[in-house]
Amino acid sequence: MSQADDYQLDTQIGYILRRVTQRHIALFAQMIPDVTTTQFAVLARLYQHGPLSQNQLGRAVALDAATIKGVVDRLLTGGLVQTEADLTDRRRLTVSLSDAGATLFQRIAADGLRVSNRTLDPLSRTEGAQLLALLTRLI
Amino acid sequence: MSQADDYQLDTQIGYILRRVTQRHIALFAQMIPDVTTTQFAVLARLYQHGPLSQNQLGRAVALDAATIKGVVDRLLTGGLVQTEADLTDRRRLTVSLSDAGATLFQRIAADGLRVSNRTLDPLSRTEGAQLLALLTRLI
DNA sequence: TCAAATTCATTTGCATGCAAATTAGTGTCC
DNA sequence: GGACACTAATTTGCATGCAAATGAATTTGA
Repeated sequence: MSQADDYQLDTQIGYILRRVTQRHIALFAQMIPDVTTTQFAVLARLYQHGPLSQNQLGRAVALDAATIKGVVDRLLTGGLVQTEADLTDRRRLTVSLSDAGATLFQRIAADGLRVSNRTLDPLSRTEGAQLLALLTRLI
Repeated sequence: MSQADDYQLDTQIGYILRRVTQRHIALFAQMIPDVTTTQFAVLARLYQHGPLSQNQLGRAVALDAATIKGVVDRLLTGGLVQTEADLTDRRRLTVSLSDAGATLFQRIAADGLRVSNRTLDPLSRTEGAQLLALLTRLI
């Protein structure tokens, strides 16, 4: 009768979060094949905020320095962002949307909202708002 | 005035899910350094269900065949699970908890529940239950 | 029965993610 | 001014995750 028998995986917040995220990412990939969810977040932040240093950009999308570097590199390869040296601080690498990146984001932004709605589809509008409010308090 | 200006990253379900998951995994790693969240899920399922073929195990924890193979390999290296050939179906690889794996899970299962509680700490008990109920409908 | 479909496990390739260490540049404070 | 702390970016190593392809074994259906 140890504690181990009490552990119910299927009702643990971590496991449920992973499975909901799985479904969300699958919907996203289906509706927006151009970029990944993470790349989309970076494009959205740059579109919203304008140019940022690479590390600032990472913090603005909750990715550590190692991860944001990889994401920026792949966006560079895809021609969606561009980088330039910062003249006032030679450590910094300024990242900004390219014309292609801005055009792409304008084209798919509405689809991004559609993915969010599809993810929340099983819930009513009120329930969806409740869920977002509760989740936000867990960040 | 394009749709792109309406896109608010910080209130999108996908972005919020990622950030909540980040916090949960950080709490888990801090409180249970022995294994990852995914490895813990596998141990929990094997403890609960008993031996499973590798692919069955993957489905039982929502991991595809490629991913569960890597997880099982690492648990094997750590001596927490063992594998044996299935005599009735020679394609199958049966995975089961080792004694060390069962002992470890019995030792840390209560901590797993504690991590879940810590993750939900900002919410009242009622709110936490509401959140789980809503999230579960999104799987 | 036996060909086709399915399943199991594996492998490769790609994209996140984080920890830790390193190098280079900037800021602080005595 | 110079030691010291801090920040930016990079690199390495490790662990998920999924898609797609492959080969072997099993099941299905005409």
